[in-house]
Amino acid sequence: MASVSRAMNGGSGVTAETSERIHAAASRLQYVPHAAARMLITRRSNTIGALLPDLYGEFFSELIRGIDLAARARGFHLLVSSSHDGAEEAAAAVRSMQGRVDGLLILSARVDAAFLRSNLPKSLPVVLINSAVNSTAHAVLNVDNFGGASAMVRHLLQAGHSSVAFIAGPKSNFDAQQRDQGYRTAMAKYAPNAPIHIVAGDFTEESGYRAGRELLAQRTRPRAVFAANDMMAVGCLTAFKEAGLRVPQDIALAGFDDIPVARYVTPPLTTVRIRIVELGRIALEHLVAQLDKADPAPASVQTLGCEIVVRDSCGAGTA
Amino acid sequence: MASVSRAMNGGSGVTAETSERIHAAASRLQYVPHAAARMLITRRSNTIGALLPDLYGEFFSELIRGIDLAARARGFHLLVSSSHDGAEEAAAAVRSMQGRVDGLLILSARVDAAFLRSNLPKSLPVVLINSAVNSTAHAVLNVDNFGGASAMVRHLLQAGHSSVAFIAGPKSNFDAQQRDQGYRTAMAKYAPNAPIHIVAGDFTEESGYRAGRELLAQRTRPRAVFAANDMMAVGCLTAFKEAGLRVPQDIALAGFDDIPVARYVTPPLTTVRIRIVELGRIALEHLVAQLDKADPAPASVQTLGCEIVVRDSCGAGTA
DNA sequence: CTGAAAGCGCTTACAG
DNA sequence: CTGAAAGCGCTTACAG
Repeated sequence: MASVSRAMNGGSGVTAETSERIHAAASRLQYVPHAAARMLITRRSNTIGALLPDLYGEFFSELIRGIDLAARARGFHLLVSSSHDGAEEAAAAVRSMQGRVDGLLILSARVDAAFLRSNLPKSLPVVLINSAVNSTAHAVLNVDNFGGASAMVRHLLQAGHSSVAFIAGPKSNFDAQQRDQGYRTAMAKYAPNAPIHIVAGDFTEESGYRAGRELLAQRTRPRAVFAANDMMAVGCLTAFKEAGLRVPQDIALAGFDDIPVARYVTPPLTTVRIRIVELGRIALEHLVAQLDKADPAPASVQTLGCEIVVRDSCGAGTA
Repeated sequence: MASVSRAMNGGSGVTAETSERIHAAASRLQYVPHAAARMLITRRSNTIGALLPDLYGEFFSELIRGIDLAARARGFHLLVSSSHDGAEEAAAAVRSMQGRVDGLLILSARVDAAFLRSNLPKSLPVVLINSAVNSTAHAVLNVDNFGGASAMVRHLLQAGHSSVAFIAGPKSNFDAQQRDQGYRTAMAKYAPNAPIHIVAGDFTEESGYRAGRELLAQRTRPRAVFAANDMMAVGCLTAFKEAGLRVPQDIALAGFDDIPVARYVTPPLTTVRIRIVELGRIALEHLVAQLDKADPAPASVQTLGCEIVVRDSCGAGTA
């Protein structure tokens, strides 16, 4: 009967007494309205989908935690979908989420403007995280990779390290590209006479190790090394230690992300902190804001700032 | 029309040609069957719910990754719900998942037999992970905490460390209790004359640090320390280093879990490895197996084995 | 305030 | 093989 529905959904249009009786009966019978039927009629699932490239590693773990906390606070369920090897797999995931979610949070290198156009119904609100997509149709939330990287280079230079080498991330990765730009720009600005010195990497610890060995094999060794993420810095550190170098006395080292492990290596790693939990929270709140208003969301681009965390690995050790 | 439904769902009872036409039209129109309507009529959501205490830390991150990979492989969506401060919050989460999921994976200290009885409809398949619940009504998947802990104690003793102290986990935690039992039992068996030496901890790094300091302040210092998880071992290691002790020369140290950070500390940590991804995968597959058969699942208890990983921190360094 | 009725978009016997 | 019809369990105008 209709009154049951009214009572269960806040009770406007029902006597307080009726509402009470209904709630009493409901809890006695452990009655819970059938979610699917409600979704069908209201066209709302109260569920947010999160599309991630992988769940592996501390970055994603923290991100999803931030999303989850914010979703719970706002009464939304969280449907996760990760581990997409390729674009078709991501497309299938997006398709299969249709009708199950009210909006989508997407963090994926596979997802570009064309992907969105052909796989997303115009009506589904989306927030892209760390995306190069510059569409006017979608909200984008980025990390200030450029600013964080240049600030770190500047810090290293001002700490007295006259030359700074950079271990780059994957060429196709948007974050990696921006960090690379930050390095180049800051070098040009603050150490115009020092060489741009870049070795390749792919964000894995293993590639950081190889990069470290490569740096040591070259004729001129830099005074400081800035890895485009912490995992590569950790790998590089291993290479330096194996070679008998002391960090930071012989060579300084810095990373990017401030994942938990950065604090545990010896020496603890100077790095650029991303407030990952907050990144997730803000992304979710942007998305929820879109759901509440009917008009098509004004495509906004927000950038979350980073901060430098100074630890022992760069020789200016405070923390 | 009915043929559309038949074609979209595998095509039995439709001409190949009809089916083809329908699929062509569907993909041209980007048609996707409405999930809610299908859920309503089929009583299947093809979604698994995962109830976790938190998403924080490497253990949960790996666990959820294992669940996700297995769910994807079997065509299930994954709805996560975590960060429950108390039993009521967990109860609300379970209730709100009703009708949205076909089954539930639960890892939570708050969830005991009474909780399950009053919050779960008998018809909802459940697999409990690392749970003390010994109900005959639910499948349980545990880690061999007892076996892993006793094996580690035995290893330390046989490596020549005549006395082994234990840093315990939270008293109310099931895993912690079993690891404690493993320590006591192995000590009684392999070193009947050595004292049982236990200091309190709560699985946090901070508590491990405090436990380390406490151990050093006592009159007799053990030859080896076994922490009930890796994070406490990491904290304890910090305390030892601060006190100028060399690990493993002055004192050996071991942990439990083999979270990634265990490899990154100096010296790398000897520990008991749980294959966390596999734990998640197996749990999901148990659950899916229950969904497929109509009869109420035979309550099974499966235990996943652990293995010892020897690294430098215990002085028998191989890896 | 309350209940009868329609309808959300599917799937599945049922009849043709 | 194919389509018309009923029904899954809700919510929401609509009438009383």
